Amino acid sequence: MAASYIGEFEQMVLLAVLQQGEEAYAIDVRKELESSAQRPVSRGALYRTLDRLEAKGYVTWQLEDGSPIPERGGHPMRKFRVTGAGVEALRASRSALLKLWRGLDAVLDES
Amino acid sequence: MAASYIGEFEQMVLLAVLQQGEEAYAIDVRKELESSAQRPVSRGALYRTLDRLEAKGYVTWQLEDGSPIPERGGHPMRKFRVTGAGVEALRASRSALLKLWRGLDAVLDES
DNA sequence: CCTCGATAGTATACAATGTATTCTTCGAAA
DNA sequence: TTTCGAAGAATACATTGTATACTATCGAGG
Repeated sequence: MAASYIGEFEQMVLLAVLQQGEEAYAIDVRKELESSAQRPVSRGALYRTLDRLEAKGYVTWQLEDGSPIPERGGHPMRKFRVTGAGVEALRASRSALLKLWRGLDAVLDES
Repeated sequence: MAASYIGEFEQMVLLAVLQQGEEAYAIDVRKELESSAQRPVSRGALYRTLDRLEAKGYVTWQLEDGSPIPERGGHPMRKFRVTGAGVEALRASRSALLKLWRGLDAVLDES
């Protein structure tokens, strides 16, 4: 059964995919994460998480609709896309955080 | 060694403690969470998380500075307080989320 | 007194998530 | 054809999330 819970890293990965536009390559997602979250992200961690998000129905992917362009490596690249359910999950956790942050700006704003 | 990682639930618990003012009772934290995050929180889950936050140095607590007031139960109540490190951790994850949300309002705002 | 129920917290156990390291492949450069 | 780099998969284990069951103490009834 799909848990309704969404972890912190899963959340960030989903957001990073959205940031890339309609579709995103794992590598770009990784760059986005490292830049926004200021922490290293190993490829393994990222792919594991993407797989779990797929299992929950929060992302889908398809192979680069390749033409005869030679893929840049042994495996063809995958293009990820966030599903409606994924967006829904993001809305829910954002809503909760916004409520919890309310009134704490003085404490939480980085000066 | 203290992991620098802070989970989603830990984050919400910290915020809920702050919402109660200087000091918070576990029971009130629980109510705050259930109301803001729209999900049930068992006592076990909450105390477990508070203990872990304490181990990381993100919260401290002390017993109700009791006078002869009879505690309302078998155990005296604990008053929790978020430490400076805890606030710092919250700032970091908030900062990351704000960056990742940037530009996605159209998608994420609940209409 | 002694039992019962409610309350605050603890202990235990297990599921889900987070993360790094180690393979596999396959094209391209040497 | 050998080596190297890239994209991804597999494996393994640490950390978090969460529920259920257990303790201990106070007050009310009897």
